[in-house]
Amino acid sequence: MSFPGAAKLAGTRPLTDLHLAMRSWFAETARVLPWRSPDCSPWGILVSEVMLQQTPVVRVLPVWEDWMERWPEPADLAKEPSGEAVRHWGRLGYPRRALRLHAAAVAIVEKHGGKVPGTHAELLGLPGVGDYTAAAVAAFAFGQRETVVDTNIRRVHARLISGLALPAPSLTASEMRLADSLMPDDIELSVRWNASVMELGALVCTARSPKCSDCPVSESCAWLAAGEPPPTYTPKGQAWHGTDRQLRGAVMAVLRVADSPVEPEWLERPATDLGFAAAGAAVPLAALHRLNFPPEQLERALEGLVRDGLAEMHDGGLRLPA
DNA sequence: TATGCGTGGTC
DNA sequence: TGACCAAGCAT
Repeated sequence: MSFPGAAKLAGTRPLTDLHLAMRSWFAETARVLPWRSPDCSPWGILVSEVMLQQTPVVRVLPVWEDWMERWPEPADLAKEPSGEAVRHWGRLGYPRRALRLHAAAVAIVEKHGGKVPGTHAELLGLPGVGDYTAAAVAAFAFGQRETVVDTNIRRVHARLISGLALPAPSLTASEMRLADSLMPDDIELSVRWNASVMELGALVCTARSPKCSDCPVSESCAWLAAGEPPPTYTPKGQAWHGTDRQLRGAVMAVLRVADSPVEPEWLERPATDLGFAAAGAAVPLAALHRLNFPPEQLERALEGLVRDGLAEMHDGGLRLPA
């Protein structure tokens, strides 16, 4: 181990100043979020974790509340057509997550008696649940000692321990070892530690402009000590304009509000008469037309949506899976 | 392992 | 203004 304080973490590993500082900070500063309530079910926590994949808390909150009221148990969602999950996903983005959450609910009913399973391995077997989400649910819903590593934790570790402005482009084995070595041995403290490092990354040690003056552990930050060296690489942004991704998004916006199947013709060009049934989709339809995508790309995008299970053909029109 | 996958806020 | 960014996953 090569980071400051590593020796103190060996052996019986008593709590370090780092742990104590983080614990106080978390107790005073952590946001009150419904999925952090002691009342929140494992299902509620699983739903929150999937919604929070690549989506900010403020946008998740209202949709999560709606889902929990609508589908308080996995079985409630499992009964629905998958398209309903997609519809009520709203504008959270990456709607395939809604599809996978629905599939996870079905799997929970069929293989786990309707209860969210409590081990990392079982969770990992659910659709849409990867290593991070399995660890997060095992820790936060079932109180287990799990090595939780998300983008926030990676960034905090990169700065605090490794002295880097940003973590590597993709998660490395060495980062997992580091995260494991930093976790308190005590189970409950490990859960709290994971939550607090994540929260620090979300509120203080942010990607763009970290609020180091508010940081409870700035005194021991390797990146600050090194004089805030800049990132050693420039992250490549995701293409958007003119991509299938943009087009799929625009089509899904139409399907979410359409109250009957939408003829592909309507998607391609403005119709003189949409008919009463699709009139509710006039606004997103107009937005789609404004993008002016080539017809062949539209066709390809629609195929993709159907292939991915986000849409289906019915009576010559496109709709959410019913 | 690199890539594709939505959306909207921020600077 | 456009590029970056947000509790990743699947292929």
